[in-house]
Amino acid sequence: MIPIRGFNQSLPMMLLKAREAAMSRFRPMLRKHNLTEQRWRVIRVIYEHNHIDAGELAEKSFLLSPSLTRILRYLESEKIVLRSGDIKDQRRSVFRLTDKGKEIINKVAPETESIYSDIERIFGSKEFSKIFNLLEKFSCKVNKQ
Amino acid sequence: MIPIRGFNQSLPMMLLKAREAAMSRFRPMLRKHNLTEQRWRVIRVIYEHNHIDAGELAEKSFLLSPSLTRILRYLESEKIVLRSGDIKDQRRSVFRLTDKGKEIINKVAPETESIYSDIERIFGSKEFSKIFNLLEKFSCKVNKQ
DNA sequence: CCAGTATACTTAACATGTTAAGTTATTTCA
DNA sequence: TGAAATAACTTAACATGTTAAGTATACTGG
Repeated sequence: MIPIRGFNQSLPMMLLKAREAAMSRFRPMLRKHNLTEQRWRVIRVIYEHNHIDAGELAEKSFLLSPSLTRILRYLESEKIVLRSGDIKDQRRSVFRLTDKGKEIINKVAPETESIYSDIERIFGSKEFSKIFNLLEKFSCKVNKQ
Repeated sequence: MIPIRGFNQSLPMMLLKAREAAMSRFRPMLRKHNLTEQRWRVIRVIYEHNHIDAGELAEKSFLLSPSLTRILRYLESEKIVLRSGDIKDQRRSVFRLTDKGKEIINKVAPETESIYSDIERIFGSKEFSKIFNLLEKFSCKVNKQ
């Protein structure tokens, strides 16, 4: 009967729970706008960059390319983003927001900010920045390669 | 042109990255044993409890019941877990590990502990317990209801 | 005792996660 | 220059996440 580290002592589990605690506050709102967390990430990143190719988009939105392919297909079909080919490198696709995409930003961004503020207030902004810095260090150090 | 909180300042993103940094160290090992992260969570929880019903299993393994249903179907088909009905309440199913399931524990648990120790050493055990405590607080406070 | 409600799953449907393999366009370098 | 290696996706296949609806059993109040 091997003793196993209990789940309450597993850091990956704690990270999952913390993330779920936060995301459960965003999801219902996003859902009202027909957005998933991932779709919203993609829209945000395109907005921040104005135009961006799929590779960089995957990196910045922290999505694997097969997921991104599907999400972009959806966002294109809904005319939220526009795809155009890169002239210099025909392998690349470049994406930008349509007017509809920009409208979504205008509607959704304030709501996410408000929820974000709630979380910061509930947890305490001092603790908030502490956990933030620790998480950053953790990602840097623990990441392989 | 609304200014949006950058991704580098988004706590949910930081939590995701930190978790990914950790999990990328476990996944290749689990894969060699034909396990996913979630299958391993389920096996661990059943082991800890000896026998457990699906409801409690979902809670402890932090899986939604539709996912759990599918995972248990797989683990049953591989004869890693055994399902039996609860006599007092015919709605419930009770699960326990088979000998094959226990063998998996014996093989995999030491490997996960070793990876876990690596992470703790790389990050520093002092920082480790700090982040741990902060995450716990965060989950408690931010969780709705 | 029984109609109404609640509980414990299971199914369904769609979206994303994960790995491997495929396709087309660019680079590299012999 | 042209075959081989790379790069930038896309497809495929299977697993899980997420919400809503379905099914069977247990409970509860009148």
